[in-house]
Amino acid sequence: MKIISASRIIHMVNKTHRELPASGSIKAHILVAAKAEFAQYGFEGARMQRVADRAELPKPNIHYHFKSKQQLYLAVLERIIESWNLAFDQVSQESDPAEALEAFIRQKLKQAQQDPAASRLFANEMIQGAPNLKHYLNTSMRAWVQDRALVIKQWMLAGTIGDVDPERLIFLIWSATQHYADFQVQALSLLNRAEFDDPVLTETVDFLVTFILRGCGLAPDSRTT
Amino acid sequence: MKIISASRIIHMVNKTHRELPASGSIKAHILVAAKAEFAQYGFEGARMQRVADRAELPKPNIHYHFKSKQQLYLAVLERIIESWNLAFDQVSQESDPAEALEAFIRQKLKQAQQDPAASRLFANEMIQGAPNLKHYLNTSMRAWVQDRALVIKQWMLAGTIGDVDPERLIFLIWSATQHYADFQVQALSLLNRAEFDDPVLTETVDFLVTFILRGCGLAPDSRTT
DNA sequence: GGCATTACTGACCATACGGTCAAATTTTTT
DNA sequence: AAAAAATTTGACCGTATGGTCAGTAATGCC
Repeated sequence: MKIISASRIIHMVNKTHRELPASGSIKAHILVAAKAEFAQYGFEGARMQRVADRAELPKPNIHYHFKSKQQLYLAVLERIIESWNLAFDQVSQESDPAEALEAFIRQKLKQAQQDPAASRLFANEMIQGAPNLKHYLNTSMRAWVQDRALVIKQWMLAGTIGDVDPERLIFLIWSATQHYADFQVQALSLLNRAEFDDPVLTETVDFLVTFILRGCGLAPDSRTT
Repeated sequence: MKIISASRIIHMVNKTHRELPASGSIKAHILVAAKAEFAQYGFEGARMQRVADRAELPKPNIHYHFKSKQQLYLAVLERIIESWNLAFDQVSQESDPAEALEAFIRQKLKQAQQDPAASRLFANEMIQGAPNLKHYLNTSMRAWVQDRALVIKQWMLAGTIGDVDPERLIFLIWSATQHYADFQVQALSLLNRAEFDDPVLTETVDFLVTFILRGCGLAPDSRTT
């Protein structure tokens, strides 16, 4: 009697016990593993073998689904950009500045908490000089920023917000929120906290919303709710 | 007739033409090259050969001065921490909050402009989970933060500053300033600027000082100079 | 000068790396 | 049920990597 493909059965059991609902989502499963690896080590520091280990798959399996390390990296990057683009697109000059800014801060912090790897991978790409995102920076992202900046300018003209450089305000919100993903060890250590859980999230949202609204000349007390 | 050590002579000429004032500073020269390499690629992504190329030295020469990649990395890291510790240590509760905060912001931004590699290397270390700085975070850095936080709390009690979480205020200043080093490509691209020169620095200082003082409940108008 | 110490370097080594391939297995199509 | 297509994988390949070493050259000291 021949024992057929024992290792494969083990793999399938493992997969089922982990997170493969359907069968066609192996690519998605690999992308999750790759995101973690690239986020921690950057493109050059990432190892295909470690991606395979994280995904609990043999290495050639990774190469079957993604031709090369570069292509895998690009696929991860694309996925992150795509998911980020889905948010904060509904703000307009009719929106209440305080509400809109608070929503933006809250959403960015939530992203930092729920998917710090995405933020770290993006940070790595920027630190390296954005070799794979230069075009994106100069087109879609620039357009996105200019759109939001325009809304902020209109708020300023309407007097519903104080005088601030709109682009730099956006940078400040990005950096202040993503800090809690990229520098998570540092923040947790210095705050004497064990993990980035909901209490920490709430305190951070409270601080940032209060501080940034004040910075925009919006005293939170004066808000009519 | 034998031509003796031509390559060495060339190297010495190169070195002289570059930046080796005395002779004993070769280690410092290597550390500069290593800082740039580690900052861009992180520890795992960095290549000893590229460090050698940046320093314009043969690879074994690097290994002569630094036993291993790890030791070279630690030397670079130590140097950065040391240089950062020299600054912003003179603030006390008697200091004027607005002046002290402005000085801190200005100094951090200047660092980001003059030595972005240091900031990026530190960012890489944090993103990886601070494998070589955990102890530092939990001792010196924590003490440093708590000292500054105490001063800020005393300002709050004295009523010379509004209500803010001191630790998170420090994080915000760190992130907002280091953003211009770590995400330099992004910031320059979205601001439509070619380089992080003095005009950009000035505008950034102006924005951040105004915004953060306002966030602390200090309207810059009300300052008596 | 002569000698010891320090500094340098071309050639080399074991291993790890990204990537390939043929064979085996599973899934889909007819 | 058979053929075809897609998926999986152990074994392997050429190259790049961190690191070594023996030998050479420069420097310091008497």
